[in-house]
Amino acid sequence: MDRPLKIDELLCFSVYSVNHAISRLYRPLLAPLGLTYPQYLALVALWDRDHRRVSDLGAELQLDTNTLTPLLKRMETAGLLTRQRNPEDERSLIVTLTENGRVLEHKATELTACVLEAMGGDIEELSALRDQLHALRDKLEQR
Amino acid sequence: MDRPLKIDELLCFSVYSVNHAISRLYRPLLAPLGLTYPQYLALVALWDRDHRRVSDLGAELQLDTNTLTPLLKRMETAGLLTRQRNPEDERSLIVTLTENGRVLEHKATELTACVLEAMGGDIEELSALRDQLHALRDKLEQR
DNA sequence: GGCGATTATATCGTGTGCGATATACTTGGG
DNA sequence: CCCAAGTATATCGCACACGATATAATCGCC
Repeated sequence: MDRPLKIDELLCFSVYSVNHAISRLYRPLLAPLGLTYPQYLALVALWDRDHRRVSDLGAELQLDTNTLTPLLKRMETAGLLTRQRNPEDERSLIVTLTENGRVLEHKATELTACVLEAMGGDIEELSALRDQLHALRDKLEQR
Repeated sequence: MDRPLKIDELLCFSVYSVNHAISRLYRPLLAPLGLTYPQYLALVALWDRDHRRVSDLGAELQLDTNTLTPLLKRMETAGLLTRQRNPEDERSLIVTLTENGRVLEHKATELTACVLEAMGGDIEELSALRDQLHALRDKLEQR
């Protein structure tokens, strides 16, 4: 079967499309908190573990400094975190959440519930989907 | 279980992350054709059906004119398509592929094979994943 | 037939992503 | 101890996304 694929048959488009749909779902929920969707993802990572280098965060989020530096600067300006050079190695920059940044975690829990509901609420099914996507990501990265 | 979620437990992050991984996979494959990843997706849609309005294309790609207009202008400049006002309704703009734009379809078939291989090559599995993502997108859109 | 409402596309501003390059700091070999 | 190689972050330019707004054409109601 070598006929050309229609766009809805491409897995890559369904991922692309769902990603935008999710982003559009989060946008109005995050707006009251003054956050963009990528900023929210960075916060989730920092809530779990902060006081670490930009490159550590970048490895987790799969983003390089050309994306992270301006994003983190905006979050610093918004008072969510601080950026300080590591005294032991002045090349690296340590990102630490402020009280303001930490407090948002509580507000975000209700947000998670809202998103879960929008996705259909079947946790088993959504977890399975997540695991398949992780497996795919690993396959794509190991190249 | 109300403990805060880690980033790798969020379905939204796995979608976000796979989307970027796919984009990074396509980038070097599309570069020789002079295409970006979103431009490629627009082309796939146009190969299936061109000579149609911008808003039609936008409905399929889930993109509004604020994204599509500049994207299509770049593709017009690259000689892949033409943009002409509809004589029957001068508000609407008809997008038509040029010979150049149409020819790329052949080159893209080998690209699809390459992507399929990078994703593990199990068509059944990948199709199932695609269908789950479509179902999720529909759920998110119907809100 | 004229004019307000609607529709289709365009423009503007902001915030990502990312390749390419620059800058600042550290390390290691002589 | 010095300097070349390596490392961490920053900057620049371009191409998306998208909310908000603008512009141009058509429709519909009187």
